[in-house]
Amino acid sequence: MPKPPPEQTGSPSPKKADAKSRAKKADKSLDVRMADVAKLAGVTTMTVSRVLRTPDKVSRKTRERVENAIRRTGFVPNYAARSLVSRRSQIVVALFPTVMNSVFSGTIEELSRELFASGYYMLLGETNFDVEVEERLLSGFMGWRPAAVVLVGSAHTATSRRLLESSGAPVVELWNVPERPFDLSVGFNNRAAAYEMTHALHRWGYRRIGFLNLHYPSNDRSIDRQEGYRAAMAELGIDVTADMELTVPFGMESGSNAVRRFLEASPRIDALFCASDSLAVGAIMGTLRAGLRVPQDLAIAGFGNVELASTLVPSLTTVGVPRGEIGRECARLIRERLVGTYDGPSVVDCGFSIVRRDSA
Amino acid sequence: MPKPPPEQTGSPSPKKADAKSRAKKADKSLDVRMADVAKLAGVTTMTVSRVLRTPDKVSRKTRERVENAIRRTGFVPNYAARSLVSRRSQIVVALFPTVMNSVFSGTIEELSRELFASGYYMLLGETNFDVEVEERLLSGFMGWRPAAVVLVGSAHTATSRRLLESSGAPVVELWNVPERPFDLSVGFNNRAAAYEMTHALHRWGYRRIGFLNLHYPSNDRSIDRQEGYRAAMAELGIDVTADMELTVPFGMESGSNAVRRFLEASPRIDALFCASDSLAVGAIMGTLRAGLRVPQDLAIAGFGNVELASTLVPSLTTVGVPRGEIGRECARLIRERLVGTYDGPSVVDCGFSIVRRDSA
DNA sequence: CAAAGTGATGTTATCGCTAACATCACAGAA
DNA sequence: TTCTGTGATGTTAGCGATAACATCACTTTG
Repeated sequence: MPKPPPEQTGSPSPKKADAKSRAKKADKSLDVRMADVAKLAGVTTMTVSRVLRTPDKVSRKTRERVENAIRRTGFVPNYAARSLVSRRSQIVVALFPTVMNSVFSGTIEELSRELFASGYYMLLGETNFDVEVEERLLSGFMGWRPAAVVLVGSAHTATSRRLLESSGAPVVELWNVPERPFDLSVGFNNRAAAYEMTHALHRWGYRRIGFLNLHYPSNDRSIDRQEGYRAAMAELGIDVTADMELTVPFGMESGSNAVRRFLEASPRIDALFCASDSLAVGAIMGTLRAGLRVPQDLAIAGFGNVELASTLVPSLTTVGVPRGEIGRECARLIRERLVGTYDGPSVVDCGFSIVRRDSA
Repeated sequence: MPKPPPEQTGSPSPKKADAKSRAKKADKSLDVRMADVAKLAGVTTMTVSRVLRTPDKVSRKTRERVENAIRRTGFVPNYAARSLVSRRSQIVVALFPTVMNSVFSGTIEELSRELFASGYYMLLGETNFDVEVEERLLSGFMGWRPAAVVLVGSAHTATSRRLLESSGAPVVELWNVPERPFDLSVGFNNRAAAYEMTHALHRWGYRRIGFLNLHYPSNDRSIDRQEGYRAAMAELGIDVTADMELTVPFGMESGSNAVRRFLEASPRIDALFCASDSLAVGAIMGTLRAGLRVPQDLAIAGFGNVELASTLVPSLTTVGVPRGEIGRECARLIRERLVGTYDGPSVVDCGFSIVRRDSA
């Protein structure tokens, strides 16, 4: 839990930047209170509060007077006060591994849009694929007494779990479909997706299919994907030798470097299935840079279906993941759970698709 | 301003999802209050508060007792209450055009990391390059009485400006270096960057240099870039004919489509400078797909230096933008301004660089 | 026509914390 | 010794909103 920001030392000597641009500080500040609006409209704060939250409980005439007063004063209700007294904040905490990946940012975008439209605000944190960081963020963010918490994956520290439990807020785990979810879950079956893609590659004529995986200690998704790959290979009766699997860090450059190792091996693999599109794009580029052709010399498949996948030359064969839908579904679950009407299953499977393009 | 979320109807009939996974709701909830900690430690809440915020004002012995009590109870202070009474929240509002672009997400990542480390929490919103959306988000977010507001660009509606003024919070505009900033600003000179890149292309031997711009009504950055391009071309004595400039929506596919128009024209341009890396990557792919070579048949330059730029084959010549640094500087300015020690200029220019690679 | 219901508004008491001031014990100075 | 300063802790009074209940003027109903 981070320390609170330091005290604001009201330094008496005028600062350069102060003099220059903070003249505005002089005027009203955003401190119109509900009481001011109420006085202007000739009612009590309770009536103003009702106009804002349950307008149909206020008579038309009064409502209009109050709305006018709100407009004239530029009043914006203080959410801190609202959260405090109502004992539930409008904040949803969302912790993602990274925002620098359009796979996640697509979900983030939809999620934040939907939440905002429903009157919630999203506090975003980045875990860097590290459950320890997740715990640290969580213990800070819980100070807002969030209305709900959104996480990616099912791997969390014991402390995180305790915090989540004790908060009583709905918790949505994204991006996979766990057997025994912590609370709610929205995602797709990573194992099945990898299994299907492996089979598809085989169907398209590839035999020595390699697998390039992401290495992160607490990433259950990549473990699932590896399992799916291995299961399919076993079923197909193809031996997965040591030089057919590799585990590397995240990023395109990482994929580009990794593919060289596969290209040098012999007998060479004829297809490489990468656990993320970033790796796959890197792998394609690495292959081209080595003077080889994709897919003729090496076929490559990815996972995620990022925007680039369809634009790239050669375009990328990949697993399509419903990232926008995951965000929207997540927002819907939260909304419904919070108003108490949610009655569906705790795990929502949004499915996936095999998108065949030029690279395999 | 969005309506607050609807009331929580305490439905008495047990729900499916409830029974299944909300048993935990039964236990404590996160409602250890400071008073509980205080009682356990045998002090008043004031002492607990001091241990949390100004530990050196508490004797060692007491402090240890209190810290123990905090640990044992799992107490997490309620930030809503804290904000309310201290009249300044630990929330920083940040509105970005989109998170789906690694140019911005790099800044977002650094910004949120730095802010969290300093005890602030970042509320993220997406404006979609639209000042009206920005205004709507802003008027909602101001309810948190943010400690600071971060925006991209200098174009804002009158209502937004009024809101910002009246909040009294520091406002940081990112991504350009305005003549007359609203308050603070961190970025680089878009006009100069485009100017330099145009000159660089000329220096590298290209003559008929086209310009592919982003079209968004309220995007001052793209206007600056266009000006820089035109100024350089004028200086170089090269006529910019109508078929050398194009303005298109955001995205790779958009760039890929746009480049076809340039390729069909005759006489053809020999270089295309794109106002964003997304457009440039799209343009490269479009060119390759048309069976032409980059840079032999058409050289292409971008703007942003995203991760992909260096991995791509051919790698992308582009304007390097210090996105991480912008985020860090922004956090620093906010921090220093809030503790009252900031004394620097209101505009911080982080510079840019011309990154030459294979595409031009 | 009295009793009970209904809709619109007001009153009161917090929510959990912290600012500002008050208190108290004890140290060193006069 | 008495005074005063200093450091550690406590007391009091809200911050700005809302929940829960109270009130009051009108209907409606038997």
